[in-house]
Amino acid sequence: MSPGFLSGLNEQQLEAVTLPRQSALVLAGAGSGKTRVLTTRAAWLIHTGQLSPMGLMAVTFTNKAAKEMLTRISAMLPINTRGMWVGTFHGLCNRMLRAHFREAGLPQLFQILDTQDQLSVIKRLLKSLNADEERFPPRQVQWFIAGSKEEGLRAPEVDVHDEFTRRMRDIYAAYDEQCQREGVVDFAELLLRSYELLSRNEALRSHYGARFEHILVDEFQDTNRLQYRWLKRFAEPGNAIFAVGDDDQSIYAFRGASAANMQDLQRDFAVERVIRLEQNYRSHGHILDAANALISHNRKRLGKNLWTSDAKGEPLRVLEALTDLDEAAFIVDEVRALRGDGVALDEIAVLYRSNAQSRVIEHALFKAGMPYRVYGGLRFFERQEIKHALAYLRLVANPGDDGALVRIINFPARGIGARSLEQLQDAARERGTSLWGAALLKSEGRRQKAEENGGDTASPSPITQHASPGKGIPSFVALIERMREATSGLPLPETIEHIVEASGLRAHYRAEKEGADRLENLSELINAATIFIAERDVQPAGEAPGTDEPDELTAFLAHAALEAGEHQAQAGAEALQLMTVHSAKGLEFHSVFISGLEEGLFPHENSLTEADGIEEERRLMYVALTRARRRLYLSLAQSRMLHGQTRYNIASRFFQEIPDGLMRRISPAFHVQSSRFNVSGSASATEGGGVSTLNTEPGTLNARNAGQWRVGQNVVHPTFGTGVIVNSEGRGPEARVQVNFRSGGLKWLMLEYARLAPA
DNA sequence: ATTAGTGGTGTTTTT
DNA sequence: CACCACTAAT
Repeated sequence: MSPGFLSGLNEQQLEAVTLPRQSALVLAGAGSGKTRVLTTRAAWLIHTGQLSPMGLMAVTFTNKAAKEMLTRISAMLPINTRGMWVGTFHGLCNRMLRAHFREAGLPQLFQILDTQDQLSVIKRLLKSLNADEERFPPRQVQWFIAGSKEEGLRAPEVDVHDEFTRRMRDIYAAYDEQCQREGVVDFAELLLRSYELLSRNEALRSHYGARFEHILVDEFQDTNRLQYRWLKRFAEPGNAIFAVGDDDQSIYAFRGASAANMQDLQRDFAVERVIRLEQNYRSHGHILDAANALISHNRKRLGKNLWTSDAKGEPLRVLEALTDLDEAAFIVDEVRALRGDGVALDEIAVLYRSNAQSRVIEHALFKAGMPYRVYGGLRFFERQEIKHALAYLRLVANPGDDGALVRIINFPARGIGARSLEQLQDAARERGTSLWGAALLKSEGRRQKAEENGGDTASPSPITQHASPGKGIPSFVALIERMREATSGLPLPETIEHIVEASGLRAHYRAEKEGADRLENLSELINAATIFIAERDVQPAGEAPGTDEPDELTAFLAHAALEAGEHQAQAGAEALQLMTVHSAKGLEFHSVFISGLEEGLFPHENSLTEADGIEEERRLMYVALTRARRRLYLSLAQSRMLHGQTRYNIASRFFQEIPDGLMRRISPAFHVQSSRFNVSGSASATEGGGVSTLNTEPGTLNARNAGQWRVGQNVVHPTFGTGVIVNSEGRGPEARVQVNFRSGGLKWLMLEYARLAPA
């Protein structure tokens, strides 16, 4: 008797789900039921008694995916998911390091640095090393360190072929020392530390090797080398890795993901069966045809062709707007129409290549009063008021956390400036203590001196005396000590409440003109803590015996660093979904807008100089296309405000890689003329929205525009090829236009002689 | 010691 | 445009 959850699977899916215990690679195209196969596999293994929940590890990349998997497994099986290890690589490594902090050489309460925190640690370090920030840009140092760790390399193992790399390596070494001193751990360190722990400690390795008989990996194409080696540590003979991935959706090469892991897996784990899931259950035919056509332009592929038994559906809708403002207005209009047709708002997504693009769209949505939700961008736990509150918590939990101390020692302002901090840092270095240790000494010295002087408090000016509660390092030390005392034993939400109040953060933001949102976020933080505790109590971690459970506060701080994005304002309400293409991976919607399809933006200009950069951008576009079930919009703007100035872009090359027959050009229902768009030379720019600059539709639409030129227009030159007019000057026979050619760059051309034609 | 103002610079994508 | 680091003025 096969369990009910197997019904409805197709032949390949069923084969994958019911594979005997052996390692396998499943190449799962977009929308081919990948998550279903993964979760059903887990349920099947447990249901048939081949595996106890304790023996299962399932790794994903996003917390969203992990949560989804847990939900779906428990929907299929009435079992307690306690004991299963389901989570992100980072989450699972954190779990392991918490359980074995001593063996890993970490303090019990080690804190996790997010990207921002890491950058400020690096800046602090560079200053103390007297390193020139010009020659060693903090961001580059960060990149170097993260990159090295993701290769599994500690500083001494980094290859040094020149002076610069040698210095970078030394900075890396000093950075690791500093983190160790302060008891903090960055993202890559979680993985590397956990990997080293398993490599060094044979008892632990064999414990986990014996435990995890089945390891399921989602989005395997996104694993980096270190993650792959980490997985290999569990490769006890007889254990099986079940990896699901799609090389066409590999979009994280920039952070070290390596599709070569797919080949290595087959070799290292003696994979006998590579199962392909090629039937797509998500999208209508035209959408799939477009995606297939696009991705076929990539050379480096394992090869696979998605098909569907669904109808062809509608053609893709293409909209070219004059400006980014018009594009946004058009999207709002179209969304309104979709909603009128009964499509729920949260079934519609607007995707863009980079976060900065959301502002214009948000603005238009706000003006239209349409509810929306932005994923990514400034996440809840990355907001400054939240960071400040968390820093107080961190310092209370871990006095050695210099980063936290630096962040809050003078926020809200209590008269401790750069100079005092510098002295503190010198004192700390001299005595080999943390900044907190130095502050403690200093304030005690001060206290003693005050007593010796017979309590002469050097009458401070009456104004400053009542303006702020306390000044200087001693009062800061006293403040933190009071907090530590007052909050010990308190439940987490009350601890946060106390800290927000006692630190003066609340008073500070109440006094600030624009502080209302921040106050609200601080309340939301307390809320988030309440929810976090409640969820944790429902599903405790259930560790192996003899391990320590982290306390509430530490767990919450880890949660804040690892799941920065999960807590958004206005979650839950039906709202239009705004996100980058990257964060859309794994999701699907009834209707999808892909905006900003312009050369330089999507594909991003930076990708052009990277090895295989264009192929990654194309995969990204492939991911974007395959998010849509029924309707797909592709939009672009002829001009766009970027970095404070207007840029004129030509249509993305991806338009040329999708067959014309699949796309239909549409015009906005009404015409928006943005004030920012300045027509030079001619007044004809108001003509319809239909001036073609898309190369997919050869010049026919332009007959009525012949002989008239305007900035932003796409043109063709017999020798220079296609380009866009970016500037003009003079009139009559003198008139010249400046054209930005796709290949060849900027050129001034005399209109009278240049054989320029509209594109 | 702090702040306000200026000028220079950089900017993809994320756990 | 937005963020930073630095300078000049309080």
